[in-house]
Amino acid sequence: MSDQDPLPSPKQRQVLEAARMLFMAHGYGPVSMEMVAKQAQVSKATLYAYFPSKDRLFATIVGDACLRASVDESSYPTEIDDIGAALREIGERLLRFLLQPNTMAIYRVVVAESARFPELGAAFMAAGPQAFLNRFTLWLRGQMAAGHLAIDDVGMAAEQFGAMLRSSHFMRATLGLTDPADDAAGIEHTVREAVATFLCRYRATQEG
Amino acid sequence: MSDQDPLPSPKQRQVLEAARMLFMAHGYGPVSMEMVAKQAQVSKATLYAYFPSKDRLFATIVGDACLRASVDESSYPTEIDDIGAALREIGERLLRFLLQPNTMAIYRVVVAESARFPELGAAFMAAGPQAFLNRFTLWLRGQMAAGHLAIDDVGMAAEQFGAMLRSSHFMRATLGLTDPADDAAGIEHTVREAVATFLCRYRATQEG
DNA sequence: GTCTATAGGCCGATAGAC
DNA sequence: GTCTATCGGCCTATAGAC
Repeated sequence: MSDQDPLPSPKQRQVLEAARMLFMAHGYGPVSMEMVAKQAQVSKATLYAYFPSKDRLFATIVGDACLRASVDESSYPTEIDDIGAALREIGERLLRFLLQPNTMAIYRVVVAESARFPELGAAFMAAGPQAFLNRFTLWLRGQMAAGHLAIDDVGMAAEQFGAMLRSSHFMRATLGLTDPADDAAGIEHTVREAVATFLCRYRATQEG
Repeated sequence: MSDQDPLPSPKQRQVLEAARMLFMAHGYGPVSMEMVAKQAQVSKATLYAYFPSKDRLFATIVGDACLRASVDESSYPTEIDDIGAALREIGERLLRFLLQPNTMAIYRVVVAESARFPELGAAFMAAGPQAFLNRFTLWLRGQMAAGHLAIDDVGMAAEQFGAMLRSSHFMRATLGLTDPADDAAGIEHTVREAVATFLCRYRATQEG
């Protein structure tokens, strides 16, 4: 999506930052090159010197945002004596990440423009949901090896856990219906219940 | 969202149909009033005689589409001897409905423009996901009364079932990554596993 | 490299004839 | 009610001065 970045000049970084802010806030259509130039304190001609067209600028910005926003979950709990507590920590961290305004903004823009820019959908999926599923599947395998879990289809189990976490919180946030009452109690309740259902099926019958 | 409809004239119906097709296919920005007029075989002035602005036309079209596309699940299975089979039928019906191009188109448009037209997000949520949850929650209560299920938080159970059904199929379809392999085997597998996990937690310990 | 100025085109909305 | 014709404005993209 992004070419090599050979020391982007200050002006170029201003352009990238301005375009990122505007595209994330308003999407593709409503943002004009004039707005980007003004926000970046650069003339339109300079803007076009860096990026050959609005399409290219948009695809670059959003593609990079997808990569940059990949879930930063490098450290899942490793020393486990309570598998439920570990799952709740992972779940709450993921759900809070998903509901961040930044994440929501990227998702909205990608959904809106994935028809016009088909590569965006794949880039987002690979950097976001798929990256989480891969990492979490690996973690689940570790817990199986440690005797905490017993799963036949690990990929499906990971999907089910992620899905129950999102539940309708993610969709509500996507549609701008962010119920303030959800933020604290609702999220914790959803996570707790998701872990309960997950363990009901996948907890190893004999621990240790 | 829609006012009373006092016998819409043929021209008006042409306009509504043309606008519905175009907005669902391309979203708000890329569709011009000139395109709508041409598609409806009507002049722009006539178009503006029926709808005072592009905003109003769009909100009317999409709001009505949300209402019209509310899940038509009036008849859930009632005579149950296999609760698993009943859940699989409900699940497969819902998931197939969600993945229809029509449903996807509405969802994409609503996500894209819910920032500009805040009422659309609420209308979609009420007519779609919330309507399903309400109906399904009622059905679950019936099955509890019949002794097939034992659920503490019925609303949460309904959410979990719906979420596990969507899993990542819905997001993939939303982003235009409709894997052709999903259509048959993938959907059935997802439904079967969702029901299995759901029943693992919520099946009544003593049937009958 | 960066600017100002503008070409060239499409859009939303309206005025006025019929 | 419906049309044609057009206004005023904003857009992407570029040419040419510095």
